[in-house]
Amino acid sequence: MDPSAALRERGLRVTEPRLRVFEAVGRYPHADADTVLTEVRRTLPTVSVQAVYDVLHALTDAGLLRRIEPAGHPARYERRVGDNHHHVACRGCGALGDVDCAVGHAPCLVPSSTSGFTIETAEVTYWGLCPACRAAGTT
Amino acid sequence: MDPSAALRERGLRVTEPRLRVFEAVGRYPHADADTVLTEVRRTLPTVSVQAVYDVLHALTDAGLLRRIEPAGHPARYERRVGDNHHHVACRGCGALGDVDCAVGHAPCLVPSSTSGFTIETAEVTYWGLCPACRAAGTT
DNA sequence: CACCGTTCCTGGAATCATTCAAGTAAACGC
DNA sequence: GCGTTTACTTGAATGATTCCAGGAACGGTG
Repeated sequence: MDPSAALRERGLRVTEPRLRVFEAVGRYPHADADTVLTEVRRTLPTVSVQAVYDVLHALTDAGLLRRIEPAGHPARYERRVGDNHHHVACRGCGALGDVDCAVGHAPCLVPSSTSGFTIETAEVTYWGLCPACRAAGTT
Repeated sequence: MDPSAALRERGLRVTEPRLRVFEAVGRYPHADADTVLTEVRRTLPTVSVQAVYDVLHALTDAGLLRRIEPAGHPARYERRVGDNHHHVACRGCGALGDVDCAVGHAPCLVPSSTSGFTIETAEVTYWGLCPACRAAGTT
């Protein structure tokens, strides 16, 4: 999908920073704001911190990016949207991996009592160790 | 369970701040650090911010409290530990509710591919609206 | 029950990710 | 091209949490 077209499609103006941010997240899946900033500045050294945060929000609101916030770590962004997949987070280094949900509507995702809340989405985060941290013995 | 005994049991010294913090979390389930601080200061006006954070960490490490970090909100603490229950978070106000897991080991909680990660726990967060926010029309 | 090492608490400052504010600049439709 | 709208820039602020150094309390021991 053409990034420019994707932006226009959602009524977003096509700007250099937006294209670069979108592309950077594509190249670095699960990148945090700082990684995106650094990456974008490689080819567009003048972008401001706020521009990046701004763009990330705009793209997230437009449904082009998905925001992930693992407890205790800065927010990450990914381009894989629209499918029902979840994440594994490493207790050691915070690395993130994708996990496809084997069963779309597992029993556990239809809670028994909801305390009166209207439920819209279920979000699953698995916690464990990535191969690198396991090898390093980070128990 | 006697709080003092619980503390001693885990090799923690019994101090006034610890008892008050523990008790405050019991009275305000899903309280954040600030709420605990305010509440403890009602009866112990001199406690410092750091003492509260310190105690919350110590109790969490000792397994007496569980720390919950809903995306976009300060960390919360609860005394209900050891059982496999999850949470509903309100998109509007951030209120939290408990959700018992209908099926302890649902298929969805045993992911198909794990990107090489060793998985230890699965954490489920439901997002929706609490009764109050629904009534207020916070769409 | 006084002693002492360990553990804890206090006050103040620092950190990190993120956001706010105000002005300037660039994108799109005509 | 021209104006309106939206986006970006610079600079500073915010909020949750943590670091640091010194002083105080706990509680096992003699």
